[in-house]
Amino acid sequence: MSIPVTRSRENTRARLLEAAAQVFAEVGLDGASVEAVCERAGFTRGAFYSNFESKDELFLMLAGSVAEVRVSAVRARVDELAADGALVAGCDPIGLLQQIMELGGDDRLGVMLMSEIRIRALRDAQFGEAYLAQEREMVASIEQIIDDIISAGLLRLRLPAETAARMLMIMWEGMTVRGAMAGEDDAQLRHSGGEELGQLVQLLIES
Amino acid sequence: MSIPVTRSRENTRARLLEAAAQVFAEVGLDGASVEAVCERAGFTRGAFYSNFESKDELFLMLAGSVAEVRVSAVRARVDELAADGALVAGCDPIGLLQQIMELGGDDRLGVMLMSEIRIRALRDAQFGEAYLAQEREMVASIEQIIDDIISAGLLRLRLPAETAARMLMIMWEGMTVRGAMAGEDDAQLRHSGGEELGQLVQLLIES
DNA sequence: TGTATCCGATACATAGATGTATCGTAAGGT
DNA sequence: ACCTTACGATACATCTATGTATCGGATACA
Repeated sequence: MSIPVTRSRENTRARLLEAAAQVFAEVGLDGASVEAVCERAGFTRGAFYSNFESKDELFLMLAGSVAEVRVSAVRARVDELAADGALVAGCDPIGLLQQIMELGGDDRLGVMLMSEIRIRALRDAQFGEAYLAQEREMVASIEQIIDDIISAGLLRLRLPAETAARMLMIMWEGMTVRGAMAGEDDAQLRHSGGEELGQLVQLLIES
Repeated sequence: MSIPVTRSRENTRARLLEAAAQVFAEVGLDGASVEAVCERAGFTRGAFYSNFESKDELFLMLAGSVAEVRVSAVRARVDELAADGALVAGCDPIGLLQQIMELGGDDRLGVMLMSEIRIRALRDAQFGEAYLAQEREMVASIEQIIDDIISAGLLRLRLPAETAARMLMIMWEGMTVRGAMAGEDDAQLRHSGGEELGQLVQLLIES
């Protein structure tokens, strides 16, 4: 997050990407001028065009980076929980889920940026394919920990783990977006829809 | 949908609104120039500024109209089903749900327009409040028909009807968006996520 | 310390969008 | 049929964004 101020190419690119994430989240890709992004990063457009071809290229890199971060964060957390011996008898599956979901970059700006990425995926078929691929990876990670829990004999599901994982993803996204709309701050947002998500988990679990 | 070509104020406004719906869906609010909307409608900007204050005003009117249409379509359908005696023993609750959901303007452009409206609701608190209010109305309608089914003694839910209705809305939205991303055409989209939605209904129903 | 190189700032040319002011014309009333 | 009014087209001035070409200065290396 905090980026040094020395003068190196990589550093400049990182600061521009960070600024772009904020500005794109706030006003959208089309609403954001290259100038605005540069100003936020403390540069002029000279720096921008020296590092990126166009606003579109910057956006693609940003989206790729965001996808990578999300996927690997979830995957790391899942691995950690699995190795950590969190899957003991009497463990709290709802709590586990929430721990995983909380990594999704679920602050206000994160939600807005993901929404911007999502709408872009809706307009551009190729980009959409990448978006869906990234989501499949996240679903696979969630599915994996669900399977781990199941094979530990701690509970049974009423649905295939993959279906359950996808439902959880969709529900989680829907709840965070609505939370952000309702003006929840970042702290509230972090547990937004926890209620509903918990109830969904209850439904998924075979009593 | 088909709008006469006579020269009257109301007609002009309607054609501009219709064109705006298409263009906004395709390229987004910020990506759409007033010129592009006018061109699509077969007018010049003169007509536009004679009828609307700004692009923003046009968008607000459009969003309002869309909300109105969606809410009343769902409400009408629910009333119709209730009066129609569809709630008989052995009725198919999943089919009922799908019939209701299919009204949401779930063609490709409809999905994209709603996404545009949604992201706008995310950026503007006041607009977001209106968006959530509209959604609450739709949820209320769905909740009502669920309650009708329940009080007819046809089934029992494992959750409060309101929670169930909200889950269905969110899941339906998520599935149609993903369907549109995956390149499903309008016909496929109409049943998009029907599988998952059906499974969710199964979960909601007390066996 | 001197020098070559890299990187970001500045300046400029161009394109596109906006909003307004004016003009021409079609419709409606008498 | 004439006149008035209303509506949309055209033309124009302005503003903003973009991309490029050039310049200045900091950094790294000898």
